[in-house]
Amino acid sequence: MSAEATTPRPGGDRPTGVPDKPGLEGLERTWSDRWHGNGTYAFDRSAPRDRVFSIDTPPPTVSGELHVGHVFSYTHTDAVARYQRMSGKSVFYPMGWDDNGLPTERRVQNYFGVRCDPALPYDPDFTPPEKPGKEPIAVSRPNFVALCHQLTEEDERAFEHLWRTLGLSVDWSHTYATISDRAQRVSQRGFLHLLAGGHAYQQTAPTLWDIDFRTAVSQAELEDRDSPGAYHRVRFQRVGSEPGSVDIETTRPELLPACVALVAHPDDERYRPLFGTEVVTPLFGVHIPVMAHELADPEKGSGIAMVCTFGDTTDVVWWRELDLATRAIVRRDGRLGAVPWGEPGWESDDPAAAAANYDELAGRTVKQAQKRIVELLSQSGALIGEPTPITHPVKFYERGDRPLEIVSSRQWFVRTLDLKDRLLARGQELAWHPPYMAHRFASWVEGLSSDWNISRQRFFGVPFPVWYPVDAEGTVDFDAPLLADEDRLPVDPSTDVPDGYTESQRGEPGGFVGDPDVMDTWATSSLTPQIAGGWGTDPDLFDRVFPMDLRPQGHDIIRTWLFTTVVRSELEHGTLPWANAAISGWVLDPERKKMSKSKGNVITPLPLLEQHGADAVRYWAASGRPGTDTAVDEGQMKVGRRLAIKVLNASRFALGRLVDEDGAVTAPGREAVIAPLDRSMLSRLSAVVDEATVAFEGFDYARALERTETFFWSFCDDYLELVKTRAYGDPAQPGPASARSALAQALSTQLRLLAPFLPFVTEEVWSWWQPGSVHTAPWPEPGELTDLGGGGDPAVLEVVSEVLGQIRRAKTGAKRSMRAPVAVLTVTDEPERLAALALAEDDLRDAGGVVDLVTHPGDQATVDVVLADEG
RNA sequence: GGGCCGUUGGCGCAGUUGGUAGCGCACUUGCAUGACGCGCAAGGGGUCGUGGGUUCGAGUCCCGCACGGCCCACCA
Repeated sequence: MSAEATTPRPGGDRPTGVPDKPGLEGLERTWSDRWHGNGTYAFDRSAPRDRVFSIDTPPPTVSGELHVGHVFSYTHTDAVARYQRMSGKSVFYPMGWDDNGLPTERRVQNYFGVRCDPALPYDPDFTPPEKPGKEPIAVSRPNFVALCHQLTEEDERAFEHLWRTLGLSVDWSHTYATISDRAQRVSQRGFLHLLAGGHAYQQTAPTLWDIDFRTAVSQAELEDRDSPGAYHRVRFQRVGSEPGSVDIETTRPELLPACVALVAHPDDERYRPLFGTEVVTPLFGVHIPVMAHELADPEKGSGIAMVCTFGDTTDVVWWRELDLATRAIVRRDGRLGAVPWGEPGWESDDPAAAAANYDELAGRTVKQAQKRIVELLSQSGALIGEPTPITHPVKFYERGDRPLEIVSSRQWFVRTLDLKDRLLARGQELAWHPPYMAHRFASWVEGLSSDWNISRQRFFGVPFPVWYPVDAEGTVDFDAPLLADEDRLPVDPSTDVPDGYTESQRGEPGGFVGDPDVMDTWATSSLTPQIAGGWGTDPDLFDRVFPMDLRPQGHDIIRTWLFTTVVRSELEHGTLPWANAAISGWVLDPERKKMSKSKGNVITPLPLLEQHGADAVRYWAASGRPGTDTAVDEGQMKVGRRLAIKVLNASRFALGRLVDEDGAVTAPGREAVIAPLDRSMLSRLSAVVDEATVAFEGFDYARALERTETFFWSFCDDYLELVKTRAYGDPAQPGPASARSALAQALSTQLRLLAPFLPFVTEEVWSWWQPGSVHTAPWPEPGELTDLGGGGDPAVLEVVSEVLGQIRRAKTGAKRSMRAPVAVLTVTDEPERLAALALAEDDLRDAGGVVDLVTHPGDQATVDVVLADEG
C-alpha cells in the first residue's frame, strides 16, 4: 500500500491501491469533479433508440431553495438511471429549470422590491436598490424580465451545485430552462400547431380570476379552502298580480345587484308554482325570472338559490344552460365597478333608488361591499333574521390569498373536453409505478368540466406568437389573428412586429396590436419531452429519445404536469409521451406532517448532506418505497452512513488479501473458486443479483437496495469471518486461491449492486483496484457467478452460518470473548445438512476456534457448545 | 357523495403465487477480535385495527366496519 493511495490520481482510469485509512470525507467533491471531467454520464447520442433510456426529468421550480423533498424523489430517479446505464443503455438524463411564470415573478418582486408596469418604457440604466424599499418601484416589462433572468441564473447555479453534491448522474450538457429561447420556440411552435389543428381557440367567457395576481387561472390550479362565511336570508317580492314573496339564502349578498334569476329544483313542490313568474330584487328593483334546474338542491338553504354573474362555477352553469342575462359587477381588481342603472340590461322599477343604493357599494372591495349591503338590506327589511355564520369550502388559486372571482375575459383555450376518451385510453396504456396512481389521472380526466385555459395576464412567461389587426376605426379584430411564421420563433409580440407591418403602426388605426398575454406555465412545461429532446431543431436526437422511457414526478402534479404532457403529446404526436410514469411520495417532516413554507417546517438539504454525507442521505431516500410518503429520518441517514463506512472497511479487508508488494490488487482467476463455502456464497449472491435486477426493471429501487444490503451485512458478518483464515493462507494453495478469487468476485458484484445508491463510496472503492468507473461498469448478471464451477449449494453457507451463530451465542452467554476456544462442538442434524457442514468444516473450525467437532445424524437439529476453560 | 392508499413489537418499516411473525432505530447485557468502537456478539419485546367468511391452514384471499391520510365531485 503506497502512501499516495489516499488521494486518488486524476483520471480515475488506473487503480490507486488500497489506502491505510479510508474515509468518507471529501468524496462528494472529488468524485463529482472527476465525473464531470471524464464525461462519465455523457449521453451517447449515436446509440439507436432501443439502446437508449430517456428520462423526462422534472424541472424544479426556480424560486428560492430546493428542499429535502426534491432530494428524495430525484434520488429515486437517479438510482434507476444508474441501473439502466450499467445495464448497457445510453441514458438520456437531462436537467431542466422551471424558471418562468408566477413563482419567479413573485420572488423577483419581493427580492428586489419592484413591480412590473407594462406601460412604462424600458430604462437601460435601471439598477435595483440594494435593499427592497417599502413601496415597490414600478419598472418596465423588459426591465422586469431582465431581473427575472438575473435572479434565476443565480438560483440555478446553486441548484446545480446541490445536485452535483447529491451525485445525480445528469448529463449537464443537456440542460434547459423553461424561459430560454429554446423552450419559448418549442412552446410557441406547439401553440401554432394547436391552432392549425383546431385544438386551440380563443373566447370571451366567464373565467376564474385571481384579483391579486390579476390573472386568469385554470381548473387545475384551484384548491378549496374552508373559509368563514354566513348565510344571509333575503326576501324577494313577487311581481304582478301574484302577492307574496320568496326567501333565498346566500353567502354573497353583495352580488345582489348582479342577480339574474332564482333557481329551484324542477320537482320541488314549494317552488313549482313560481316557475315562469318573476320576482324583483330588493334595493335594486330588477325583475328576474324564477326558473327550474336539476342542480338546485332542495336541501340547501331555503331550497331556492340566487343566480348571480358570477358568484361561483354553478352560477356559470346556470347562466349558460338557462341562457340568463349578464350583469357583471366585480372588476378585475376585486372591487365593484360602475353600473348604468336604467339602461338596457339594467332596467329597474326605480333606477334612481337603485343607483343611490349602488353608490354605497361601487368602488368597494367585495368584502367591504358585503358589510354595507347587509346594513342596507337590514334597513329595507329585506334581510330576514340575523346572518348565520358558517364555514364552507371556497375556491382559491393555489398560490393566492383571496378567494377567486369569476370575471368575463378573452382567453386562449385548448380543447380537452372533447379528448376525454382518448386521454383515458392513454392513461390505461401508460405503465404507472405504483399502479394505483392511475386512478388519480382517470378521476381527474373524468371530472374535467372546462377546456384548458392557457392564457395568463402576466409578464414573465412565454408570449403568444400572435398579433391582431386594428381597423380604420381603431377597433381590434380578435377574430383575425396575425400569426408569427415558425421560422421567426421565438417572437415577443410586444416588441416584434408582424410581417407586413412596421413598428410605427403599433396600436394605430389600420395597424396592429400584440397579444398582451403570456402562456400558462403548464403550456410550456407540458412540452418538456419536446424541449429536452430537441423537437423541431434536432430531429435526429428527438427520434432517439422520444417517446421517452420514464416520467418521474410527484402525485400532487398528476392533474397538471402529467395530464397536460399527455394532452400535448396526444395532439401533436398521437402517442404517449413516455412508457412509464414513476410517481414518488411526499416527504414529511420528522413529525410526519406535510412540509410547507407557511408551517415553517421546510428542511433544506445542504446541511443534511454536509452532516451525513451524500451517500447517507441517498440511502434514506432510496429506502422510501415508490409512491409512499416518507418522513425525514436522520436515523436512517446514520444507518446509511454506517453502511457506507462498512463498504470502505469490508472492502479494505477483502482487498487486503489480494494486494501484492506494489500495492496492486491481483486476484486469482474465476476458475480458482473451488471451495464449497465460496461457491455457496456466490450462488446466494447470484440470487440477490436476480432479485435486484427484477426489482429495478419494475422501478422498485427500494427493494433492490433492501435485498442487496441484507446480503452485504451477512456477507460481512458470516462469510468474511468464515473465510478470513483461509484467505490468509499460502496464495499458491487451492484453498486460499479459491477464497481470494471468491472475495474479488463478490466484492466486485456487490459494489456494482450498491453503486446506484451509494455512488461515491462505491466509486472510491472501485478506484482502488479496478480501472474506469463503477458507474459505467456492466450491471452484474447472475451468470457471472453461477458459471463458476457449475454453481454452489446455498445450504453450505446457510448451515455453517447457523452453527457459527450458536457458537457465538454460547460465548456471549458465557460472557467470553469471541476468541475463546470451543473444546467440543456437537452438532446433531439431518444427514444432508451435516454433509453440507462437512464441506466447510475447516472454515468453521477456524472461525469458531473449534477444537473437537462431533456430528450426529438426527431429526432434531441441536448444537452443543462446550467452551474451553479460561486461562 | 364516488374513489384510492394505509392500519404489523416504543418509533419507522418489510413481509411477491396463503404454510409455525421479520428488519432497522431505541432498549438490556457482553466483547479489545489479523477491516470496521461511526465497531462486533447476543438478548428481551408483537393475540399483524376490528367483525365475519373461504381453507387442513390467513398478516397474506373475499365481504362488512372503524380510524388515519389523499384524490375527485359538490359547495346557494
